[in-house]
Amino acid sequence: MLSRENKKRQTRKSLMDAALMLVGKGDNFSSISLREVAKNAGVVPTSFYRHFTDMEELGLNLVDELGMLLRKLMRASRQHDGSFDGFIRSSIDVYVDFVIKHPNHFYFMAQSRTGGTQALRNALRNELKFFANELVSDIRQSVMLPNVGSDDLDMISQLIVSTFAETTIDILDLTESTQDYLQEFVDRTEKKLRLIWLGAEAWRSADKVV
Amino acid sequence: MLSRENKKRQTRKSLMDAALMLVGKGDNFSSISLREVAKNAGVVPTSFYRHFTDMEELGLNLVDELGMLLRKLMRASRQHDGSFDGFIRSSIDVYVDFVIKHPNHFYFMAQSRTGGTQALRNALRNELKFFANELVSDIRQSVMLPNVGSDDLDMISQLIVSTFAETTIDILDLTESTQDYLQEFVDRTEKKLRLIWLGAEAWRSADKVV
DNA sequence: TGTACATCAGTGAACGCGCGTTCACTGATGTAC
DNA sequence: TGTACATCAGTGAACGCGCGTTCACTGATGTAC
Repeated sequence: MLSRENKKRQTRKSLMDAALMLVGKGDNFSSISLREVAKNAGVVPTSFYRHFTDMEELGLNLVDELGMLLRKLMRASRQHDGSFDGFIRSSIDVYVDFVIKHPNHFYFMAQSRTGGTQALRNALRNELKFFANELVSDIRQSVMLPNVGSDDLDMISQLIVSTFAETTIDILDLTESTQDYLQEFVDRTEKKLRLIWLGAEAWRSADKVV
Repeated sequence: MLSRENKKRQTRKSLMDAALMLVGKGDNFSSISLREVAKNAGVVPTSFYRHFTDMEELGLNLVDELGMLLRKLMRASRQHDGSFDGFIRSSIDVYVDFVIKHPNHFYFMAQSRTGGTQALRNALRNELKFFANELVSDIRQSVMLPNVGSDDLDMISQLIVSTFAETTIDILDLTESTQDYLQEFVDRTEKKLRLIWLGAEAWRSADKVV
């Protein structure tokens, strides 16, 4: 027998999973109804209110869940061989694997980052900002780019993170296609990141601050 | 007196404008109702069907309209001073001006590119691909990057275009904020593009094809 | 130019449906003694 | 351990509302002669 508290947590999870499932099915989060979510969670619509005040609050909780996934992703990305080329290649592979393994969360991220409510957009922006900051300290620790100032390192990390973020919807769409264009796409993304890295190595800021 | 045909075209425009207005107001295109669009266009809901079979078809027509805007944008971007630094700076300024001048179209682009139906996403992908191809021939004509092969020039143009596309929702959100973080953001975007350009100049493909 | 008819963009009533939200409720789980 | 009461996650009926879509219509514009 589950405790009351555990059962509640479980229902809450079912509601969030139901919403994600509908997003993965092709619906836009912003047009998913509370009733549909409740139905797919196997619960009566009024139960929804025991867990969230409305769909936006559920969405913000999905952002938190996504944040935890991104932290796991970060940890996985760090297991590379030290060279930057190896870093790039393995980062992309890890990212693609992650997106494919959690398609619903990443559909949600891709669509809500530009199409969610103001609050959702901001929450997702913060997650990606956090991610970029982690990347900054990774690069610092690796002693790569020793001549780049803090502000510029921020800028470079943001560029890298947003280049990854950009690929998300393409990865998901390519996964659904029958043909295997995905490998081609991954190779091209690798080139883009190598090019950015070349730029970063050549970079000298006008107003350098270390 | 307007001809019947002209009146029809005008109503059609009203419907598309009403949808865009609702998008600009903060609604997601995917959750806007046909009835709301008709109401805002000053027309009875059933009239909608004289022009579009459903909201998706209206959306696809908005993509076409956006495509025309992007072509105007491209023409405007070409009026630069020849140096690449000048090109970058003026491109960004022109882009920002354009987004601010047509916020509703660009909200629509930003949100539907990742959150629209499959058909809408594909239509928008094609518009951006076209844009990137135009950029390729601009770079070719300018005789910049003479050592970069065709495939790689495609890749570089895509990277540049998607870096612009990424900025869209931020430009729009920053425009709505009272404080002026926009200039800061534009400066940072300029740096990102200069860095990409440095990378492009340093780029040597493993499998170069000219 | 005038008349008679055809076209068709826009109308308005009607439909069944799913929506978000309210409310009083039930009955299993938790707590106090 | 057993009993009596409190808590509260989930229920089910009900509400008014906006939805997409159908249908027969109207009346101004267009066309043929």
